[in-house]
Amino acid sequence: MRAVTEGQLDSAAGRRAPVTLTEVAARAGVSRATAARALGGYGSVSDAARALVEAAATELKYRPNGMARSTRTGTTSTVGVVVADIGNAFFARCVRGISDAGRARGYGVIVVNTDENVDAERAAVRLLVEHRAAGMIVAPAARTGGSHLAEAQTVGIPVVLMDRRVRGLDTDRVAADNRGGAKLAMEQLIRAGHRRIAFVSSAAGPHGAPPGQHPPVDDLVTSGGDRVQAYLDALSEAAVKDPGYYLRLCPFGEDAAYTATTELLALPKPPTAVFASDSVIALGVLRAVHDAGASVPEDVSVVAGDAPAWSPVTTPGLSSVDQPVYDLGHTAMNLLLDRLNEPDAPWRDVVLPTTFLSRGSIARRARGGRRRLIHQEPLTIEQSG
Amino acid sequence: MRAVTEGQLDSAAGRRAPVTLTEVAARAGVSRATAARALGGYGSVSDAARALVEAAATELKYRPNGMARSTRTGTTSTVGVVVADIGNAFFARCVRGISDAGRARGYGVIVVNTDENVDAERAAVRLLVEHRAAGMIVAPAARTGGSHLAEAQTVGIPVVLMDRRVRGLDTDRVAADNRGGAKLAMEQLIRAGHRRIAFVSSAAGPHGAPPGQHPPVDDLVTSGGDRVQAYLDALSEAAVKDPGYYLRLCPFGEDAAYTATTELLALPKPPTAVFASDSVIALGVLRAVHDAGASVPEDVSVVAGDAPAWSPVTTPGLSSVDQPVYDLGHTAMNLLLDRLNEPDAPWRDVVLPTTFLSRGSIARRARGGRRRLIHQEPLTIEQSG
DNA sequence: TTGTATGCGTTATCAT
DNA sequence: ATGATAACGCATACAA
Repeated sequence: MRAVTEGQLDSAAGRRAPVTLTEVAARAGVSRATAARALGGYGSVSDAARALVEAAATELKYRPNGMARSTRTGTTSTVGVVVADIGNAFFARCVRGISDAGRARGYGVIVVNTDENVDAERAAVRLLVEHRAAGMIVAPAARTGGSHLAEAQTVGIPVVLMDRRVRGLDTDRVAADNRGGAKLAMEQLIRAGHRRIAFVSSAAGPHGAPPGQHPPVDDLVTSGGDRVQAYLDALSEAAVKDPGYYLRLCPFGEDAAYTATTELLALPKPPTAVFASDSVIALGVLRAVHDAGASVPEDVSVVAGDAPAWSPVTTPGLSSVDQPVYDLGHTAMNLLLDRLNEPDAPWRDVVLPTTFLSRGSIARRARGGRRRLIHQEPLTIEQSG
Repeated sequence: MRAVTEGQLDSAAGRRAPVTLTEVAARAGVSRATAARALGGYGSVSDAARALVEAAATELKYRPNGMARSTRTGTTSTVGVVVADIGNAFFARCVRGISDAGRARGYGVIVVNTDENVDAERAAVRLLVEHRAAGMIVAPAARTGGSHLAEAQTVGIPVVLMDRRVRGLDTDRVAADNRGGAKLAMEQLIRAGHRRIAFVSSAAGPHGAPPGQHPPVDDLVTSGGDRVQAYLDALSEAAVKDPGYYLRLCPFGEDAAYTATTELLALPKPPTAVFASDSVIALGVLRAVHDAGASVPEDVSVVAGDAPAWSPVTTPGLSSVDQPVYDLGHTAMNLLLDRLNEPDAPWRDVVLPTTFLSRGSIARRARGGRRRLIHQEPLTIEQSG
């Protein structure tokens, strides 16, 4: 049991095959069964035998083969996480919540990207099924066509939907109150006198939708669709004619949002406010506004449907709907692990409240066309449902 | 082969046990061996038999059991990724690069968080060893004490270090040219007349280091340590006396950076510029500057050692060292997979170039104490070695 | 308490 | 080309 030399770690020792339970048993002079019991902590083992086995195990640096164990038990203690883009701060933070909740209960996380592509999602689910993941948490890429998810469930791998919904699929689910949050944001804008309010979202899939057309809101990825719905409802309620006029559903990514916003600002009657569906969109919107030589909020007010970490450091601060992103993941994992314990419990649909963080990016819009800043105070908070 | 009803997916079908190869063979009326050959694409199988087997497989929705396969083959096609915080945009983007590179070559990714905690890292590595991961990519939490990593290598699981280094450990490695990037940033500041330049970093571990003391730079997590080194070197070269005076090594997280910056600004002779080691730090720095009633860059210039996605939307834009973050992960995965193919190839140490993105957050500092803005132009780029 | 023996689902070898 | 059979490492029912 010599200490590892600090100067040079013992990686020159060469590759040796992993130690197996059989070797440990042999070293300890007991049978495999006894060794297994001693290390697995089940059945009954004499203290003497246990000591021998444990000594042998540590001495040989025994590491149980999780794969072999899983073959035998039929399941693993890893859960799959299927998201559109782990590089996106939103999902990254979700995954952190998932990971933390999982670790606390002894589960690891295997992450798969779909890039908002349903085929990739199918492949991801297949991969996870083949891995015999204990369950999976999915932010589905599409509102429909969830047969692969249903299939996973039928082979005993429970699915929890996160942030989004799939039509006709019975699962546990967790999402933020996107509709309520968007409603709060719209109320702020309308109360501040805005009527020409644009909405930029990438919820429409990689190809976007032609501007000016009423899109099939019900088919949008849920989190985005809910926000769009709240947006349209709010406009209708404010008696705005042609509520879809300033709605832009563009492909995913910051650049598409940039383009859409640039076009919006070039309109004969440009919007006086822009609602960015999420923070990636917001980045594109803000860049576009800036590059168009306009400023926030004097020329155009901006709100975001998700509060990025950087919302305090823009000038002015970005007013946004704050979702409990970490909790989204945390809750998803807990829903999943609960389901593993009680496979037949009724489905649960958890909606986490959102808050509206009012910073400086909304200007009051006077009827006569003059504009005045509101919210000089650093931060106000309102909470949804 | 009925189509799944759109209205209600077939999850009410109940849980059935996963189909095994044996069942497929039986259904096809052949032996397990033949079925295995047909599905596995090896050996020789008659076209007739292959057709039968494939039909049976699709009909029964056969999904090979990856665990069983792994016990047999001794390895998996998943690689472990060990990072401090998957919720951090930097690591999230790394992981995206890793994931993409892996998928292209048929490998999945299992992510484990360490929270910058070495014990958690040890546990993570143990987990991955037990899972018989094909390899692992690690952004180590500490500069020393990498025996667990050496151990993984000796049981045949290659390790690739990403972004950081571990003393005395032979591995493949990839990192950005942090020293070169930091040097560029310092040159900008010094050329602009700054001498009282602070450096805020969380590289010192969870407890931070007392301010004003020369810390053991060599023990810092490498990426941070390299930047500190470049910082100190640049100050010395500019003949600044007591180069460590404005160096702050604080605990991890935005809040600690906020506190450290607040204290710096309250100094009798506050710094005229602050170098934020990474973008989380930068967030804290910018908030602190703002809350102190100061403005960037008139009162204090700010640069960051890593260019966040939001660097264009602060006012002014945040000048920062741009690292090829995605490529860091992409390269790490490719190094790992290459190593799997050629276990005895010489170690590779890849250093990716960094660039300096000069936006508006640096002000020229006249000798007499007057200040003038530079860089009215939107963006200039310089590249490191 | 301990050991023997068998099974998990796959891969792979060996005759046939 | 195919089938019988062993092996992977671990878990466990059953016998001792």
